[in-house]
Parts: sequence; C-alpha cells; structure tokens
Amino acid sequence: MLHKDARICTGREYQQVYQEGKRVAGKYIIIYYQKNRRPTNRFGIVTSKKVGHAVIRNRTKRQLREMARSAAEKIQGNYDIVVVARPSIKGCAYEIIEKDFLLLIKKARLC
RNA sequence: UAAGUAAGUCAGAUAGUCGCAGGUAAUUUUACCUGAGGAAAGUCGGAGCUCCGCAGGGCAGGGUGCUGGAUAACGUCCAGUGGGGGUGACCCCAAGGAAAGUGCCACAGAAACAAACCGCCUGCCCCAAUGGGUCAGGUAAGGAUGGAAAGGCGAGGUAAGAGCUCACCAGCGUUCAGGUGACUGAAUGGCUCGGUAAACCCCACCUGGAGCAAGACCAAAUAGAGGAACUUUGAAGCUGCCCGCUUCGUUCCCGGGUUAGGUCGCUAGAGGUGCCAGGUAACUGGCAUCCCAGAUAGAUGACUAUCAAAUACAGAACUCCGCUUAUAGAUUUACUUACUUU
RNA sequence: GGCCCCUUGGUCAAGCGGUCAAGACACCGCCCUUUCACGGCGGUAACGGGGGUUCGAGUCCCCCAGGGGUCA
Repeated sequence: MLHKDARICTGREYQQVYQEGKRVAGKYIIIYYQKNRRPTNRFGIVTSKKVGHAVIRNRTKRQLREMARSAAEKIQGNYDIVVVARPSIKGCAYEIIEKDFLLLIKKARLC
C-alpha cells in the first residue's frame, strides 16, 4: 500500500479524474491523469471484476502498485493518476505490463 | 506386479536487496517481532455477539423424521438396525404413518380398489343339429394391457374353479427369548390387506425477527432528539391474519440540507500443541505450554542464487462448528481381487 | 461482507407431475402482387448442468453454474 498522501481515496475524486482528466490507453491498461493542487503525485489503481477472480485481481493490483512506486520519482509535477487494468491483462508477466506502463507514461508526457 | 477400496499428510524451502500493514521499544526515523487457506470460496445448516419491550397470546406457516449416543447447537458427527449395489475390500439410502381421512394413478386395458371383456363350466330353450346361438347362474386357473391386476409355486380337490385343503416361501397378528432401543430368533393363529406422504395430511420433536452496512460512543459544523397545539384516523417495524406493543405522525413559529468524519465493536477463542485418563467411537476431563492477520478504496509484491522441476484450486473483512464444491504433484498406512514365483 | 430473486427456440414469454412442451416477433419455403410491403398456408428451432423421489419430472427435493437486485 502506498502512503496515504500518495493515494486517491474517495470515490468522488476518482469520478473527477474520469470526467475532467485526460486519457491514454494501452494494450493492458488505461491511464487517466489530471493536475491537482497538492505538492505530490497521487495514484489510484482499479482492477474490476472483469479482470478475474480475487487472486488475479489482487496480484495485478500489487504489480501495478509496484510499477507506480518505482516510477513515482521519474514523474514530474503534481498529478492525480488512475491506472485501470483491462481484462486482457489476465495472466501477463510483469515485464510486459511494465513495458506498456512506461510507454503510456511517455505518451502522456508525464516524465 | 496390476487393478481397486478406505483413512490421512504436505501444499515449496533457504539466503540477500528494495517495498507494504500491524504491534513493541526508543524517540523523529530507526531497530525487532508477526503477517491469508485447506478450502479463506459457495452462503446450505447451526451457534456466539448486538439491537428490536429479554423474546408477547391465538391461528396459520416453516423445518426435521429408523434406534442409541456426541455436541453450545445443527439438516452435522459416531456406533448400530433394516434395505440396495459390488466377486470382494467397501460404498449408498429424507428409512415414521397408506388399517384416521382426502386426492392422484395419463395412454393402454373388461377392471387401477375392489373387477366378469374373451374364455372355462352348469342348467333351460331355439335352430338348417358330432355343431352353433339366446337367457339365467357359477368361476379369478388361462388370455390381452400396464410400472403395478387382488399372495407366489407345487400337490390334492372340483362340473369348472377357488387358501377350499396341505407342504415350502412372503406378509399380518399374538406369545416367549435376547437387546437400553431400532430389531432379531423361535413357536403359534386366522388365512391375505395395490402404489404414491421429496401429493394434501396425521403423529412426534424443534422453531420470535433482523443482521457487524448489527449496534454503541465522541467531537465538529451552515444544520434541532427545538417550542406550542391536535387526534386515534393514517404510515412503518414485530414473516401472514386477528389481538397486543413500539416508533413515526398533522398544524403553526424560527432555521436549514442532498453528504468530509473519528473511536469502539475487532480479535485470547466452545483457541492451538503435547502428555495422561475415560469411552468401541464421535467426544469428554485433567495437567503443562504457546499467543498465532486485524486492514478501512482495503496490507504479502519485484529481482537474484541454490535445491532435477516450482506447479493446482485459490485471497481474511465480527467470530466459531459443520456441510458442499474446486484442487497440480508428492507421499504414508491398512485392506481386497487377479496373475506369477517360492 | 450480509440478505434476496431469476434461468424454457435467435428474442419476448405461457405451462395442474401424463398426448407431439402453448403463443407472439424473427428466420426459411410456397401462394397473392408487375415488384416490395401487408395478408394467407406450411416448416426449422428450446426446458442452464448433475444427482434423487416417482411407473413417469420443464414442474417436487438436494447440490453446482451463470445472470440480476438490494443495504448507511
């Protein structure tokens, strides 16, 4: 679990990012992002029931969290970032997802 | 050796680097400890706990259903009885009552709960007379139908037949013996009664409702269990109905809102492990010892090395006891059948 | 996390334990029409899965699977 200041907590904030933020889509994940008024970046990770049962959902959630943690230093500025897993992520290896993740960050010019 | 039956066990380990949650120290960022399962799953049964007036009355409803025991309780478990399956080890069974009553048993068949369609036999009569037919009666041995046809089969008996009589078998009642009991065994009697209760029902026993988003407390704030009056009509809750109970209610005055909270409940328990004792067993008792997740958008991940390989089903959200379902691979014990060798 | 409900042709659906499981729309063929549409006639096509009770289950009972609803 990331530190509480580096998380998006309430459902309202998620909705705000969905509606007002920008979006980039990859093969396995979708990233929504929006500038916030805080000093740091904040992450939110979403794995819906379409991805799979609880074990798969938890595993992908942890892997995405790990990516967000390792990439947090690279990202400039102060953004709210929501990472949504797509159903095709099921059963994919860590490196493949990480590749997709880094590509999307580059695309969104967050770093 | 092969095939199988039953009961189990494990569910990757070790080391290093970075990272997460809780706790304890110290104290301002560091150390140490702990950190998912045998099913955490399905939510099928039960219980603890909490609130509803501490558990209301009547009717209805629901559940369970061989016997004895275990348990906090159960639709669970253990041991037995009866029935069924398998060569066998062994497995399966919601298994009370159909002689309290009601319903249903399609099609077929004469008839499905009490039966004469064909047939068989007897008597009388008629005709075209070694035969055929009408009428009256006897008869459940034979035929056809069906899942099921009025105890089965053999012998005697008879006009033809029939438990009409007899032997054996099945079933029912009574007595005796054994067993706590389900039931079993023996003797004996009259001679015989369809199936279905996971159809209504009867009998016996059990059963209040909701569920941790239960519920309790605290602060803060723009915000109130605010003040006055009214009536028993109306609404909601207590599964349905009747009673009964509780809370809302309506009008006037002042003031507002559509959704930021936090703490407890929250983990020490019908707890685990070992030994001893009782019991066929489920289980119970005693002693010693251990503390073993507690988050709140929700903690276990990434990389490297070694072990031949690292893989199945699958992730705690108040807790526990069961049941059911999913499950790669490895492995232990006991037993059965078949074959081969000695 | 708790508590409930539903699964019948391609779709919407009815169905007392018993005849070949109604209907409607859709699809296919024929007729009608100069042609299309409308209309008429005919046809194809289904009880979520597995056990049990019963002579016989879409229906009764149990266990799964899938889908949906609801809560302060």
